[in-house]
Formats: sequence, structure tokens, C-alpha cells
Amino acid sequence: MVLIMKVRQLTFRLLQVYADVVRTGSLTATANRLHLTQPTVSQQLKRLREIVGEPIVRHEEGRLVPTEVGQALYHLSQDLLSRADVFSQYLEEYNRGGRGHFSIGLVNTAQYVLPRLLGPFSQANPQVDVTVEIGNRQQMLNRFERHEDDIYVFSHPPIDDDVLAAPFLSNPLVVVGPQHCRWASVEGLSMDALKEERFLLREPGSATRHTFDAWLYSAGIELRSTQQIASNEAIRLAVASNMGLAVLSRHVVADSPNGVQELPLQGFPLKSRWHFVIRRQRRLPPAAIRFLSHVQGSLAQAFDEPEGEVAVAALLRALKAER
Amino acid sequence: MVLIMKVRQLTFRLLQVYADVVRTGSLTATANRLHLTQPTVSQQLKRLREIVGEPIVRHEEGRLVPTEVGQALYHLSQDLLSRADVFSQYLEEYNRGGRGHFSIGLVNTAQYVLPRLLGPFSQANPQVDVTVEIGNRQQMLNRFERHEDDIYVFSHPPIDDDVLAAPFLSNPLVVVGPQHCRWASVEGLSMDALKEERFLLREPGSATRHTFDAWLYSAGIELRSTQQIASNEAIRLAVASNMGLAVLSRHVVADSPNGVQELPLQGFPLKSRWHFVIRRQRRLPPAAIRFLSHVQGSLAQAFDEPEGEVAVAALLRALKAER
DNA sequence: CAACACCATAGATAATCATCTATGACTATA
DNA sequence: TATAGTCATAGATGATTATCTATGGTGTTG
Repeated sequence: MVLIMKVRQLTFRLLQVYADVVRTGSLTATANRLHLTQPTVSQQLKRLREIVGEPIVRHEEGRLVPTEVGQALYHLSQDLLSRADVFSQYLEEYNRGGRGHFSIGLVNTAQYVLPRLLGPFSQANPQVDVTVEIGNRQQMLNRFERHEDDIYVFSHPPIDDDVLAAPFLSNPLVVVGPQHCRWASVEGLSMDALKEERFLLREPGSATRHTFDAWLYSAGIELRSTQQIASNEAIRLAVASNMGLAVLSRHVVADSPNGVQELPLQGFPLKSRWHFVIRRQRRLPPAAIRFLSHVQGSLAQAFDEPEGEVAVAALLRALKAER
Repeated sequence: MVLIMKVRQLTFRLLQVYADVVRTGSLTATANRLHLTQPTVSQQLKRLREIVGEPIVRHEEGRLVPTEVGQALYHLSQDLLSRADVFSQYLEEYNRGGRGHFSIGLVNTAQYVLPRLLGPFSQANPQVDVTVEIGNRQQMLNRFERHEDDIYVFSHPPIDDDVLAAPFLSNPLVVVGPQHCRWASVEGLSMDALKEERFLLREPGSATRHTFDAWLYSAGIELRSTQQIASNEAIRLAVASNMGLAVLSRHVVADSPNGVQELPLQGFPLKSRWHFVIRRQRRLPPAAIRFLSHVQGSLAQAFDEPEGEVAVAALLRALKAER
């Protein structure tokens, strides 16, 4: 029975050395090039020969030339080494964040603004693919609990020792009414005046609802009539159809204002900010880091949010320190 | 600066183990499958991780799943391992002689008959390629001196301690004349009768010439008129054109007898045999061995040369003993 | 044929590897 | 919340590797 090659003992080092020997045709030359001594190379060659189980070089006019098997082995070496090299380059690229994948979990409302950050990033980093998960606050909290995503965007970060949060973008909540709403032109409009209106609200799990509720509570106001609708978009359409007023992120309205308008209510817009939320303990893919850097760079110019830029910078520093 | 993978430390063994871990999703399972203990596998994985410089697996619902980098590494492993495997198969095939290369050096006359051996062999072993070198005796002797070929075919093997020779096929030398030659029908035709004829002869380096000269010498005959022509084919044509008689291998005539015929000269055909000639010390490629085996198998049936078969068998035995 | 270049082998050594057993930590499920 | 299963780590050991220096053999070339 013929012995087959002892693949398990094969190392890339041996192949490297061998490939060089074939190229130079000389052990001594290879020894010099690889900063080894000649006997070392000689021995490596011998070992490789034993692994293969067949002579791989022979002497010919003072040079070492590969035998037929040696030729095949040389090709194999080239092939394997270059493949390993490609992988190595991939690794490097991955580490630079120019390649790879990360996932980001968005609270519903944030989906109106995040594309403006993700778009240019993807443009600049076509090899990175991003998974965007979208859900209401509660759904995102669940994902967060289960460590499902690399980055989250919340307006109210969950409280947790493990959490790093950076408020990067303001998210003003405004009251909106239909296009020709009579309240639109009232000076010094106050909530008292609107108490009798019907309010179309997001479900209790949502951040927008939460913020508004808190404000109502602190202002000691109770609404007469409310209706719950789970989607910002549906709410906007309902408002446009005169079904009531609503509190929405200004971004939702700004995005496509057809049929609704912001009302100049005193005390509004409610201030609120989106936060990048990351678990301290989680090791972020380099691509995610790169995304955050990208965001940091564009916040001041494209979004006029210098504070956001500072916060994201701090977040990045914290991440760097964490590892 | 990002560290690149430490390729030189990479082993195929590590890749094997890793690939299995990815497949099973469990260290313990892999340990059992590969007849190792679980800590061993654990450590291998750790080492691989260090070589790559990046986490390659993570726990997920009690299973081990590759990280993104791990995925890429897994693909790499598969790829590299399967390539090594292909090479291993090649090796096996090479060792069986079903693949590879060998060269055979033929004395001119032998080219008329060797195709009948090589043809079926190549048919049966399409992956083997054979280099056939052809020359007259002297040229072949030179090649032999320089160890240029794996197998030689001579009618008179060079004398050398290093030589193994097996007479495998008879090579009868006959006298031929033109188609309607008056000698063709003479009973008991003797050389004496032909002394006055012009003989067309191969050059002195050739085996045919050598044999004929020796015969003439031992018979005490000297030819009146001779002419030297270097090619068997040219001689055959010259004979057909009534330029004289000639001594040729019967195979040359049998091959395409147009215009010439064998003369029934007493003492002819001269007996002579082709020999496979091999240097003891040379390590033959398995394909060459396989060729010899093939020849051995076909000599008895296709050529009615049982003695040749025996001789080749002995040659093969000697070669096997030699290594 | 003397000198030189080149390769092979021997002998030595520190490092690393491949393994094992034993044990501790974590996790999912009964 | 026990229990079983799974992974990680520690510690030990023999085998193998990667290297070196020194030396001897072989073949090439003035």
C-alpha cells in the first residue's frame, strides 16, 4: 500500500521555504534570503520530502531543480500560500473596518434620520454590509437584552452598568395638526387650549409616547380623548385626515410634510435626543467602529450637531479604552 | 498598526481541527471524532485564534458558531485542505504510475515497433505522458551516458555494471531486394551469389550495420560495392528503385512493404533482439514501471514473445529489488 | 589538481507542540 | 435549584521543531 502524504504535519513555513528554494535553485541562497542558515534549509527540505514521501528536488548541473512531484508541490505551495495571503489581506481590511458586517438596531422614529448617516457611509465603504433592525422601543429593548446587535439607537438609553451611550442627534418632538388646522395661527398656544382635542398616540412601549406622557404628567394635564396607533406613518396620515392631533418627531414631519403641520404650542418642541447605545462588554466589529467614526466626522458639518460630535468622540474613546 | 496573521505558524492540522469544530459546533464532538480529548481541541482552537489574531468562534445558544472572521477562516480551511487533498490524490496516482511522465530513448529501427507497445499503454493511461527520443545507436549511447532518459531500447545493450537489460522482442534482420528481383525465387540462395550486388547500408554507428558487418566478418565475406544511407526509410525507397540490396529489420519491411521484398538468403534472418536498458541506480518514475508491466503483459499475447515476457518480468523484479 | 561553492549530516539546545489528566466555571434543562 | 453537559484553564510530559555551529563530502572551475 502506498503511503499518502502526511498532510497533518504540513506547515506553511515549510511551503514558504520550499517555494523559495525552487525559485532560487539553491539552499544557500534561500538561507540568506530568509535569514536562516544553510543547514536549516537543508533540514526543512528533508522534512518536507518525508512528509510528501517522495523526492521533490534533484541536483542538475549544480542547481536544485524540482522533480516532477516537486513541480506539482511547488504549484501547490504557490497556490496555498497565495490563498493564505488573500485571507491575510482580508483580515487586515476587516481590522481597518473597511470590510465586514455590523448590525444596528433602531427605534422606529430613528429610521427617518439614520439613512442620512448610513447612506454616505455605505457609499464610502461598499464592502461593509450593515443590517438595520427596526422596532419600537420595547422590541429594541428585547434585542438589546439578548445582545443581538452591535449598536442601538434609543432616545432613552436603557440604564445598565454595561451601557455606553452617546447622545448624537436632537430629536425634537412637536405637536402636529392637519394642514388647515385652526390652531396653527394662534399666538401663545398652550396645551390647555388643546385638552379637548383628540390625540393620536403611539403605543405605550414607544419612546415618543413615553416622553409625551412624562411631559403631560409633569404638567398635570390629562387628555380627554386619545387613540392609539402603532405607526408614525399611520398617525401622520390620520392627522392629515382630520382625525386628531399628534405628537411626533419633527423628523417624521419634515421628511414628508404633506397634509400636516407643526403647531406652535408653548413648551414645544419637547427636547429629546437620539443616543448611540453600545454594550461596554461587547467587542464591536471594526466596521462598526468605522461607522461611528464616520458619523462623528459628519455630525458637525452635515447635521450641525457639534455636541453630538463631541459625544460620539467620547464614545469612541471609551470603546478604545475598553478593549 | 494592525498585526497580520502569523502564516508561518499555521498548520494543516490546526485547520483540520478547526474545520471540524465549525462543522460539529462542539469541541467535545470534535474531540471524539478526531480521537482527542476536549482540552486538546480547546487549546488548538486557542492557538489558531492567536495565529489569526482575532476571535474566530463565539458561543451562541450552547453551540460554537464562527464569527465573521471565523467564517472566512472556515472557507479558507476547506479550500486549502481540499487542495492539499487533491495533491495527495495526485501523489497516489503518481505512485501507482497512472499519472506522470517518463522518457524512453529508441534506437532508430525500434521506432517501427515500439508504437505498438506505447499506443495501447497510452490508451490505457491517458494521464501519463511519454517522451520518445529517437536516434541512431551512437546518439542513444550519448544520451545513455548523460542519464537523459528513463528507459532505452537497444539491440546491443551497452556494457556497464550499472546496466539492467531485458531482451524483449526479436528483431530479425533480413536482406531485401526490389519487387521483381531475380533472387527472390532462387532456392538455397547464398551470400556468395550476392557478392557482386551493390549493398545499401546504414552508417557504421547503427546497430543494423554493426550486426551485418559482424556477420560478414565471421563469414569471411567482403562486399564489392556498398553505399551508405542514414535512414531506413531512404534505404527502403532506394532498394525499391533498383539501386541495390539492403539489410533491414524485418519490421521495417513488414511495416510498409511497397516495392521491396525479403530475399530467402541462407543464414538469414540474422537473429537479434531489442533490449530494454535501464540504469540500476536510476530511480524510475512509477509511470515507467507501469509501462514495463504493461509491456510484460502484452508480449505473450500480442507479440508471441513468451521469452520476452520472462525477461521483462525479471527486469521488473530486479528494479523492485534495487530500490 | 587545488580552491571554492554548495549541500548533507551530526550534535546541541531552546522553544513549541500535542497530548493527557484534573479541575473549575458556566449554562441549560429537568 | 440540582444535574448533566460543555468549555476553559492549569499543570505535566514526551515528541517534534527550528535553529544554530561544526564538519565532511561532492562537484565545478580555474
